[in-house]
Amino acid sequence: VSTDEPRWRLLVSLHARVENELGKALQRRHGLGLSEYRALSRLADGSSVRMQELADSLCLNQSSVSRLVARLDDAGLTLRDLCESDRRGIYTVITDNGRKRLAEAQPTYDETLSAALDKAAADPDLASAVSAVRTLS
Amino acid sequence: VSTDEPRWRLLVSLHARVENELGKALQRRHGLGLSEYRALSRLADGSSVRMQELADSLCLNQSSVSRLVARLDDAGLTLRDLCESDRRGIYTVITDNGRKRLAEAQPTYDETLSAALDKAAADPDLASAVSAVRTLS
DNA sequence: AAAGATTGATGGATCAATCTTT
DNA sequence: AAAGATTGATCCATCAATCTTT
Repeated sequence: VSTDEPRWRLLVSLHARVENELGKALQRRHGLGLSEYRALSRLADGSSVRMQELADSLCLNQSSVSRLVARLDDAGLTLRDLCESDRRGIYTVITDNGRKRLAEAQPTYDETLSAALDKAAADPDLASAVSAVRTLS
Repeated sequence: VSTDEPRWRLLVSLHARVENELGKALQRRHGLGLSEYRALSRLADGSSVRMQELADSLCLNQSSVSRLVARLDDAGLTLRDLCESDRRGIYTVITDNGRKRLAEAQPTYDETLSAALDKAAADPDLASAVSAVRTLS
């Protein structure tokens, strides 16, 4: 029986390299962590988002998101908003400042991503994985 | 200009879900972290491996690998071996015990991986990413 | 009891600084 | 000085436990 292991290994390797570069570029040039950037990005296109929704979007658990949003709140990039209809829930809303930071960081993200994929594509081991990603639906 | 972002997002999501399941299964059933498993796996098929080589294989930095190997050493799964020709270098060698733990964990890894990919393939958003991985070179 | 969220304790990865050998 | 490796401090994610609301 053949396993998925060798192919998965390629993907993990590609993921690590690219995410590493993305994280460093965002941190260095904008003082934003990768999860923070992605949270802002998610918040920017759904009006208001619940903690649990954000967790699903980012593939983090409740606890991680709670702390992530606390960091964003402290930085003034988001606000917590009580949910009237179900007072267990809490909405997180992006602030103007948050949108501004996101807009500043977005070109860095996109350019770093493309450059990192280009670089990976130059590695013979990873070239096929890169083109598989780039031809996704 | 089109960006790689939407496709990369799919891949990140797939990666997070699958790695999560792999990590939990290994931890719960074998008391091994994902990086520990992969380090053993790498060590099992190159006779002896230097710290820096291991770092490259695992996409971790020197510091992380140093601590990772310290954990494996403490658990008796590897040994450190001085490098005669260049005494800056240190070889890590897998022990019999390490091979045994690896052999025990391997079926869990492979089965969990395939099951996680199957599960992801059932999600319409991720189906195409799963088949892209599975048809890699 | 179950769902949504937060908090204390812990694990693992990283950075910056350090040490040894080349 | 540069390369290989280790160590202290810090960051981020997770687990388990807790609190509130349904």
